Amino acid sequence: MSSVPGWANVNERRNLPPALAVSTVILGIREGHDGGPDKLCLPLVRRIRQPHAGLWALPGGPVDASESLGQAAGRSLADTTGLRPSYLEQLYTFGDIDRSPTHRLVTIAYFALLNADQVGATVQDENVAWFDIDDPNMAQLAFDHRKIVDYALWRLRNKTEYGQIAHRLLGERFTLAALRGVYEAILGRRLDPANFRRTLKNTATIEATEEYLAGGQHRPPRLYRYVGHGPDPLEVDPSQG
Amino acid sequence: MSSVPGWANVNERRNLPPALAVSTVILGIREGHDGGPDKLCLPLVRRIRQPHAGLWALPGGPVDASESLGQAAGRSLADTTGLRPSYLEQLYTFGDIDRSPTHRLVTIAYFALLNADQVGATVQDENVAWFDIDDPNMAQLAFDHRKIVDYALWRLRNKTEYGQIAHRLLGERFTLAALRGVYEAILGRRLDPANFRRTLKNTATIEATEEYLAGGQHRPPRLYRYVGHGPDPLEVDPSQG
DNA sequence: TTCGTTAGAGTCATTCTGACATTAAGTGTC
DNA sequence: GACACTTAATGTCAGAATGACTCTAACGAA
Repeated sequence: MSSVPGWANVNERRNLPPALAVSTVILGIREGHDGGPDKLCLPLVRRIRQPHAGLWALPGGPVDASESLGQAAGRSLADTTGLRPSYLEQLYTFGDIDRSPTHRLVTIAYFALLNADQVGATVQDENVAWFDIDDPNMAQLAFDHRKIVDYALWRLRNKTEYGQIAHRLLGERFTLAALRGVYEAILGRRLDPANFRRTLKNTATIEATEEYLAGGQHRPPRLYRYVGHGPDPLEVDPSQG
Repeated sequence: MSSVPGWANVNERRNLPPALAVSTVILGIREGHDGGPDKLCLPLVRRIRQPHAGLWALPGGPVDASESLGQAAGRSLADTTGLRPSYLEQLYTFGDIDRSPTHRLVTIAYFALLNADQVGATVQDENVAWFDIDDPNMAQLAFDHRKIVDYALWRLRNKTEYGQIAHRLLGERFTLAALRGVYEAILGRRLDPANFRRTLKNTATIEATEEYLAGGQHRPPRLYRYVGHGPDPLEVDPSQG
C-alpha cells in the first residue's frame, strides 16, 4: 500500500473524476468458547497513510485499469491480508462527497465469506487482525467503514437463501450442528435442533453423505454436503480474481 | 448531453481513473388493454453520441464532483427525461473492462419507480420513449444496459417486501384490485383476489380509508392507503437529488 | 454397566396457504 | 321495476409449513 497507482494527491486531482476504490467486508465464523454461541468475525487492516492513519479499516485498495471490479476486490484482499475467500459478492457503492476528508472517494464495497479452515490459517500481525463483530474496537473505523460493516450484516441477515451463505462459512463437509451454529450466529438467536433438521431436509440443497465425524465426546454426527444450484445472476466468481 | 463534463476523450484519459457514470432503470406500470394484465414499462433515451450512437439506452450521465451518487442519478434523470421519480434505490455497479468499446467506464446503476400519474404525464419525442419490458425493441440496447434491466427486474421480483414498491407504482390512494394488478405485473402470474386481500390485511402496512372509487361499472371498491414503516438502511431520498 | 450428552426421528397443535363458494353492491338492458 | 352481469368483499375447508415438545439411538467417560 505504499505506492498507489491511480490515486493522485489532492492538488493534482482537482477537476478529475472521483478516485475509485474497493473495500471488502470479509466475514468468518469462530466457535464460541465455553459452549457459547458461535460468533461472526472479520479481519481489519491498520491504516498506515493519511487520512485516518492508525485507525482500523476494511481491506481494499484502488481499482486498477486492467481489472474488473470483482477482480480488484479479490486482488486487493490478497495483497493486504493474504486471504482468498470462497465467496465474493458486490454489496453497495458508497460515494457521498465528504466521506474522505482529503479527496473525493467512491468505494465499491464487497462482501466475502471465509470458511473455518481459512479463518484459522490467517496470519495476524500488528497491522492485520480479526475482530468479533461485537468487539468494542469495532466502534471507530476509518472513513465510513463502520456503516459498511453494518450494511453487510443487515444484508446477511436478510438473505432469503441462507443455504449458500452458510455452507461457504464451513468446509466442504459439515455436521448439521455446525450449520445450525452458523445460522444462530447470523440470526442472533437459538434454533430448535429438531426443527432445524426437518427444515433443511425439505430444502433439498443439503445432501447426507455416508461419513460421520469421529473423535467427538458423544454420538458421532453424520456429515452433510451442500448441493445448491447456480449462483445469483451477478455473483462474482472469486477464482477469476 | 452535448457537452459532458468529467469525460475526457479516449486519448486524453490514458492512465486516468475510470470514467464514472450513473444509469437508472425507471419502472412504471401501464394498464393492460382489453382487460389483459398490467404491464411494467420503462423509458429509454436514444444515444446521440458515440459509442452506440442511435441505440436506445438507459437515462443517465457522468457523476459530477459536487454531488453524491444518488443525487447524480436523480439529476441526470431529470436532465435527460424530465422525470422525478418518487423512489430511487441503488442497484449495482457495473465495471467490466470491456463494457464500453472506447474507454474504461464504471456505471453505478439505480432503480427508480414512477406512479401511474407520472407515467401518463411524460413527454415523449423521437429521443425519449417508453417501452414495455417485453417489447422486441428492448432486445438490443447500448452497452450492457440490457443486462442492467434484467438485473433490475430480477431484484424487483425477489424483493421480500413488495408493500413499499407496489404503492410507489400507484398513487397515494388505490384499490386492492389496482394493487393486485401491480403484483401480477411484477410476478408475471395471476393471483387469487380473495387470498390476496386476506394476505394484505395481515401485513398491516395497508390501511383502509373511508373513501370509495366512484364512476366504475360495478360495485365501487374501497380505497386503501400505504402506511409502511421506515426505509431500508441505505435507501436514497430522491428529494435530495 | 451406568450415566451424561448429543444425534436423530416422531408427535401434536397452531398457523399459513391455495382453491373455491357465497353474499353484497353497483351498472346496464328490457 | 325486474333481471342479468360484473366486481367487491367475506367465508370455508383441506393440505402444507411451523414451533414446542417427547422419545429413542449411539457414543465416551466413569
